[in-house]
Amino acid sequence: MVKKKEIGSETEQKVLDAARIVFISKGMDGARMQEIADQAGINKALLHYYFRSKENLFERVFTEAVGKALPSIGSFMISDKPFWEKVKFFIDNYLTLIMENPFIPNFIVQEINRDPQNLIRLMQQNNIDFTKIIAVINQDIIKANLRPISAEHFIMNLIGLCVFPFVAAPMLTLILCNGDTERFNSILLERKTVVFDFVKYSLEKNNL
Amino acid sequence: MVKKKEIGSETEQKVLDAARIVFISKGMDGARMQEIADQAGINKALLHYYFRSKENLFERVFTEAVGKALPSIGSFMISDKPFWEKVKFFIDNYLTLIMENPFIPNFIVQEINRDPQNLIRLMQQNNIDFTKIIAVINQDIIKANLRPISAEHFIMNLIGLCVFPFVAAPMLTLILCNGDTERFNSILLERKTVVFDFVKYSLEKNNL
DNA sequence: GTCTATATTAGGATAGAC
DNA sequence: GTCTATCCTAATATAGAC
Repeated sequence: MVKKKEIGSETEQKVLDAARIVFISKGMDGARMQEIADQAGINKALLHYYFRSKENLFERVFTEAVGKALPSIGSFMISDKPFWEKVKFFIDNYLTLIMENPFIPNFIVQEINRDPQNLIRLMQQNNIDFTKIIAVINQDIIKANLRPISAEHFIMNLIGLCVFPFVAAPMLTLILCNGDTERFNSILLERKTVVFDFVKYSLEKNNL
Repeated sequence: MVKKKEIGSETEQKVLDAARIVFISKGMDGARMQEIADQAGINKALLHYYFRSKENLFERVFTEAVGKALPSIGSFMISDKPFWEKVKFFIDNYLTLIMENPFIPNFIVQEINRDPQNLIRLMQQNNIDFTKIIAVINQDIIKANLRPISAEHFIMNLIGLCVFPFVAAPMLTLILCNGDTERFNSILLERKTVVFDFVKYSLEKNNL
């Protein structure tokens, strides 16, 4: 079979897969081009053939990672479905996403620390309007007659409860499970239920 | 005045101060010895005179940072004071600590990701026994007749609610406050109250 | 497109004068 | 103790053969 020349060649894809693995686990500063090449089963020169520089390659991986995380935040809460239905949907989808890509949250947090400009660009590209989201949540909280809390704190709490256990996984595995990764993972599986209940019971006025 | 030779010389202190600033904001991988030297107002060679290597200097800074954070977790919850008093004490002290050193949480999380062994050593040195802490919390939850939740999830939630807003500060400032740092900081000031209420209302069965 | 070999630069570390 | 100058290695990047 003749090899077709396409924009996304097979090797290019191998490089991207390898780069994702290395960048996401080591970060921009800790990653090495050699390690990416090894991971892809090619040599360094070829990396530069496909992507001119490390900076370039990194940007591709970062954009892809944020692209996965942002939209699920974006569509969140804009609809007029019942509040708790929306919250449940968010928690379920977000935790599913994270469990399939457990290193992405830390990667994103870390790299935004390194260079916040990156996120601004991506938010504009993905057309996310957080001002709108905050307004809707504030209305929802009033309409649902919940215990008062500002949308900003609510969002922080919600994202934190979902994301933090993964961002701090190595630390939490040590302090909560004596380093037993198996056990820690099984605890993480319970987070969908735990987080939803925790938030719901906190904000509903009648929880007997 | 004759300069006394002391263990902790003035220059050594300047180096440590500089190293703290650079390591905590850039991490081990991102930090440069040159930048630390500049920050301290000396030259690179002198860094190596005081601390033989970058690894060495880093370890000093990391140990100091964890030393601040660990004990407040350690003493947490071992006493037989009322549960909510202990929780309040923990939240107040921990958030005060973080607000005085806002970059430490991210630094610690990040570096434990890089090398988990470091934390194990420090936990042993500080003589922290999390198994004991978890057992006490589980008892407390039953004694206080709270809504059932395992100590592991409770600790994750509590630390996450305290720490996450600081770990992800650059991101949250952008998405919640359009990059307005002033406003974001004023929101962070409200966290002591918000976190305590959020947890308390979530776990108490009567909250009308 | 893919490789080997090499250039280039950056960054940690050391030698040695003062 | 502090500096300048220099070494050495590791890491990004490029040249050029195939």
